[in-house]
Amino acid sequence: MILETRHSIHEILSRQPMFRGLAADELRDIANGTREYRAKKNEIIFHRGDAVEGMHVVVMGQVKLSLPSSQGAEKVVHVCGPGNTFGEAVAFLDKPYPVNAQATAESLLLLIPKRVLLDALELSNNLCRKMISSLSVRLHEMISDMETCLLRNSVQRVVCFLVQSAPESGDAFEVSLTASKQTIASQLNLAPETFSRVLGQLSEAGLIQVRGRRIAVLDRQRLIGFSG
Amino acid sequence: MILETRHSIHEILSRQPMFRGLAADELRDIANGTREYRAKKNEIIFHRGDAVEGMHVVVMGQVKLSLPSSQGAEKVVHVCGPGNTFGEAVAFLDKPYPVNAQATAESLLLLIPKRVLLDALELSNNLCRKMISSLSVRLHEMISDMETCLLRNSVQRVVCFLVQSAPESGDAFEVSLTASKQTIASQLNLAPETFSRVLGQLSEAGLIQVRGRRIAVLDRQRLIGFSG
DNA sequence: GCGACGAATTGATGTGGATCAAGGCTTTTT
DNA sequence: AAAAAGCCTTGATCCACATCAATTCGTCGC
Repeated sequence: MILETRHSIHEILSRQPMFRGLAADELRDIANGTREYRAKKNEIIFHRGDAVEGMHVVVMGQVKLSLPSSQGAEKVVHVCGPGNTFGEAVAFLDKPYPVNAQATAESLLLLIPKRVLLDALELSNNLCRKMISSLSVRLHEMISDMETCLLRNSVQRVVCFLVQSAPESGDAFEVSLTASKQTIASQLNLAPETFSRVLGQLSEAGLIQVRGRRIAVLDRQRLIGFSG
Repeated sequence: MILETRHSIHEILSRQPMFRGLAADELRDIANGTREYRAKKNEIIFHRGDAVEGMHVVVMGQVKLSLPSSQGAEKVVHVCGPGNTFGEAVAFLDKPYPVNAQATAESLLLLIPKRVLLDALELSNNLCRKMISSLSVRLHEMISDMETCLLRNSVQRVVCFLVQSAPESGDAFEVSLTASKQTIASQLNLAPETFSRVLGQLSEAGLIQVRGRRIAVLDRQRLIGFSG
């Protein structure tokens, strides 16, 4: 039974971007130390300030990372989907979690304890370079997020979001929102009301069509032009 | 002459946090590939969108990393002092620089080309782990910056900045600003006028004393209390 | 020490987006 | 199917901070 679980963790790990392509023996020690856990929708995984256990991998579901504010509000920093990891950066520092983590859907996750991760990195140069690359991507994303939040107005932020969520590269496309509008608004550092109003305004202008959580972008170029 | 320079580059590198403690032979290849350069005050080192050459190390002086906005304004993302590095994260991705880099003082820098850096990482697990740790620190700093900029008001941001700049851990201390007030204001995402006014307000309340670029914090606890 | 230019301050005014409030719509619960 | 609980939208109001404008201060070259 335990062997079964281990075996399956090994399987799952090997399919995650972070570990794909690693040799079986490199993975073995990690898989042995890894714990699988589940989180129900809205379940809190950890709070800002909690001691760091290790690196978390989202296998299925969705996890929201957010900064709590003094007045009970929160700013969503990142939304992690399948294949994404979180908590790794802070596992390398001797600091507690800087954000809250909460499942926004029924989720399946893996927890690779700090110690196991550090040991694995010491042995595998390959894994180290994957980690460097993953951290670099996150850093780049954060700069991009700062850019969106700090030097654009509300319309530009929403347009930016829509364009970045484009699945295809065509001039017309449809975006299905992967999170609630509140969550997206928070990521864009907008009040939910403002987000709603801006979407209304873009509809009004004939640039998009909102149907629940599906948004049809009719003309990418005109949309971009509208905000500049 | 060339040997002299190489030798000195090796010396300089070995004193940087990023490379301290590496074996001499691990450093040799890096030192051989590294170029030293100087930048005058206000000189632009690279623009957002330029092709990435490699990782830059500030040996002496100061470099400001900023995001340009459409209307010619800019948001300062980070200010690098001696021992800091920049451009490494983006060297691991196939993307151009996401920010502008400009010297804010006469500076001495090192440039480790992408290729040299990648080769060195492949050979040295030690260096890999230093890189991971450095990227993690940056990521953590960015979350902290987002927190400051996005979920605090102007007074809280300035108080936060003063407290974080504390050299000692006492209850009264003096902060010497390491950058112009405009630059600091931009880092805090405030207009220079607002920054000035907030400092005035804190002086008014008897919490700090501003004398040019030296700011005396009289009572850390009361200062923090004032903003909450 | 004088002139000049950029940095910083101070005052007056404007506005983008938050907040408060109320109602409609969806989804889950029973 | 009805009820409950969230989500989302729409409208009215407000305020924190930006912006514009005018001095003043500080520093550097000569």
